[in-house]
Amino acid sequence: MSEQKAALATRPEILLIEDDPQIRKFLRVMLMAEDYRFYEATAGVEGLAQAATRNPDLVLLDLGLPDRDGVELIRDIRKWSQMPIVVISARGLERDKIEALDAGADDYVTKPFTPGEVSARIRAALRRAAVLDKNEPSEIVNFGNITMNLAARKVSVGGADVHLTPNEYKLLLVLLRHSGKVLTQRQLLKEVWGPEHVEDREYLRVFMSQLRHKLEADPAHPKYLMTEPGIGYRLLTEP
Amino acid sequence: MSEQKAALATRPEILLIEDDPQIRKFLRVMLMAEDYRFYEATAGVEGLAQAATRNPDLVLLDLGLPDRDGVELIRDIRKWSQMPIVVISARGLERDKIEALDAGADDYVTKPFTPGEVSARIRAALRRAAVLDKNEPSEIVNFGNITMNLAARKVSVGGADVHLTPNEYKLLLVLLRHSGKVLTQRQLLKEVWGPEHVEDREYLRVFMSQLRHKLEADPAHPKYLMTEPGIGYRLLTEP
DNA sequence: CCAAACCTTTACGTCATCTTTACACGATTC
DNA sequence: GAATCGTGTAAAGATGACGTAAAGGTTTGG
Repeated sequence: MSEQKAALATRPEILLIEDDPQIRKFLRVMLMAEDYRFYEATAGVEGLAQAATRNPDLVLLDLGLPDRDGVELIRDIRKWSQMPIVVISARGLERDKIEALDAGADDYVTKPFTPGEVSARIRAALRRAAVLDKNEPSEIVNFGNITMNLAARKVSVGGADVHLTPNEYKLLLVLLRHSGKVLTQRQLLKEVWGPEHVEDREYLRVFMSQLRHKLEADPAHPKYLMTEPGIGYRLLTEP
Repeated sequence: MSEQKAALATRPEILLIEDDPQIRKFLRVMLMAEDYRFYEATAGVEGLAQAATRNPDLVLLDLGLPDRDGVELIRDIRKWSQMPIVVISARGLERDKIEALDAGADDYVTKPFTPGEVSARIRAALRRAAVLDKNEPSEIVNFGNITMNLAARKVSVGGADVHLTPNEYKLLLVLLRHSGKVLTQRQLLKEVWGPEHVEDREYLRVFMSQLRHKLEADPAHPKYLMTEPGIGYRLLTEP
């Protein structure tokens, strides 16, 4: 996919954004041991500039920067790039973690951490990015008696065409792209309605209900569109 | 991998922090017999300095130091490193054990102990650390006939899907992330229910019971979800 | 400019999960 | 052995989440 370099074929390039000299040194040793190419930034603005100009394969970002909010920086990068961002943070608070991940970070490591742990996360993020770049979703998907023609944007149940509204279709598509996986309500809301509506959980209730009535034989006892109470929803494409 | 030494491939390096000359000698003999490389510190400050500069594979720490800050020392190390810390304690009081484990110790041995016992704990801790460093947070974990698919947030026993409620899953996940290690009740409560519920130990009883009934073949005689009376719980992923 | 389609919002019955309590049991202490 | 403590289990009650229908609002297209 486009600007992404062949992250795993050659030596991946990593941008390290970290202000604390000691931790920077620690991470530098780790990156060298793993044979990555990398360059460093010690502040947010500099980091953003480097990310934009040098287009690294991955960004390793410490949230506790002095000059600007790390989460803000993630959002800035996400405006124009999907490059993997692995976050390092002193604080392990759930709130911070969720904020960073919602902003678009790929993974989150809290101090204290081992070099092995950080490098494992980096490898995993690079691998995911490489897979994403290769995978094109197939044009026609079947599950049960439901057929989705992605190219034509058409859905049918047992051969009969079913009309889905734009948001209904979008929601189903997001679920399909991650079929089998639980998607949190926030993830779904962000994908379908945009980041400004991640709190509006009623939307999901209403639209999941509508989808079930259009797709499921017995909407009250769904076979495909499953609820994960307290978490979110998942699409089962095989019994 | 990284600066972490290949703890099991070569001879692991151990830092021994112990003030009592007699016990020091005893442990020294044990370490030599087991063919570890090691160096010694006789006080807390010295121990911390050595841990920082020489980066051992494991710290063997006597809590009864003269500067009397063993637990404090554990906390200091944990600020920047996950290196395994095995604690030796003269007093077998539960309070002391819990305090040390809460501070981040990996295991504890109480006097009187045999050389075999101590070296077994050391071996176990080193093995866990090696596994942690190698394993990228893998998406699928197996132990016994239990399978956890972390990406999909799915658990199955002997191939059959098992439904876990949000808190049940969270609890199991925390145990898994530290599998083999004793986790104190406070640690578990803090991770799953938040810091404001570290005293509500009934939650753990109820939820551990529920988990066992869903995962164990014989809930009354668990093979994986083990109780550590007076301390907490631990998840065994290997017999 | 109207009508249709769609989205947003509200209300309410139902259900899953969490919380709390009570009690049985084994281990430990006195 | 009696009393105490920590634990395991079941079950009741409280809480909050979910599913659904239906009533405005807004956008779109003719």
